[in-house]
Amino acid sequence: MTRDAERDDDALRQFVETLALGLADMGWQRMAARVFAALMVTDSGRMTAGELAAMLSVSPAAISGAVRYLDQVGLISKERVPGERRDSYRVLDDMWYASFLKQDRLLKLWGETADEGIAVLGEHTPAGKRLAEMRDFFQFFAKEMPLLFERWHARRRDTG
Amino acid sequence: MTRDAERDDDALRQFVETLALGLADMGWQRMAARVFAALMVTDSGRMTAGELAAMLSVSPAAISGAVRYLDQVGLISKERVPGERRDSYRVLDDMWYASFLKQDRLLKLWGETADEGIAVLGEHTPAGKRLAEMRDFFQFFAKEMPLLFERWHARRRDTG
DNA sequence: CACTCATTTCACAAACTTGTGAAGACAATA
DNA sequence: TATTGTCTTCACAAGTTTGTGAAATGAGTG
Repeated sequence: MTRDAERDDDALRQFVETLALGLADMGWQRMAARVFAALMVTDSGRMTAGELAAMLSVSPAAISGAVRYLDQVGLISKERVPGERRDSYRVLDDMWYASFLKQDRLLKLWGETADEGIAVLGEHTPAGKRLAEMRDFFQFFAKEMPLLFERWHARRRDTG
Repeated sequence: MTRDAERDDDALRQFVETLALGLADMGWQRMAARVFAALMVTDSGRMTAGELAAMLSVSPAAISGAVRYLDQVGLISKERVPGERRDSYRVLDDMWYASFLKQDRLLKLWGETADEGIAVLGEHTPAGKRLAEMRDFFQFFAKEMPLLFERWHARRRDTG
């Protein structure tokens, strides 16, 4: 019994690291990725900073930085139960939505960068045209991504 | 005349750095980003390793690593004109396609990671269900991305 | 208003990345 | 096969990121 529980616990921690590694490869800060992964595999979807520090074997200071970042980008929320001294952190249901809104903003930024380049190169040069194509590409995706996300939401309403 | 040419040259180099910085923020290796940006703003779309090293003021060794990476991920191709000792590197026209195929592969990988987690947590636990939703999200996008890209291609055929 | 527990901030240390120089490998000519 | 120009590899140094410990801050309770 104890053996099984321990084995499960190990498997769980290992999966947290796997998931976090994947997120880190996507460009997330490592600690933020580990915290997010830890919250994802919790049934309640909530943990205190202390619990997170214990689960991940890191100092409270490291947790502090990670949760601030995750909160800023809208992937988790900070909550304090009245009459508790400790903050809880919770994974948000619409976390993917937040992450895609962010991408949308980035795509727009790329369009602007391309425009800068076109101004320097001249829009009728081959290089200028190449950048114009890049700009169009990003604009296209900036427009389509939110629509795509809408469809995902709609589908989830129907299925789940 | 010389003044203007110099000024343009400066503006160009500065834009190369701007573009590279953006790519680096997206998670590209810094040197790879600079090389790619340099090729993007060239009318011919082609440069030799030596030219790249000179333009970016870095050692040939740095170029070597960067072009190998860019070649691997399919964003540039290496070419050698017969009777030349130098390799040329060229930005590919379908580079965005390559980059999106790569993303597609990544999305599938995410689905598999989620499945691992579901196996550990059990699919009927709240955490298991949360991961299942993550998997569905990635699967949905893995399926839709190529279709979206098709539409981009079609649009480009019509417009350009 | 003092006490206690939890979180945050800051300076520093450890670990990792990234580019360099120098030596080696490769390919085209003669 | 020797020569020359180009590219690659490798060990190392510089720079950056990342997490820690200790002190400071903030919030709830008597």
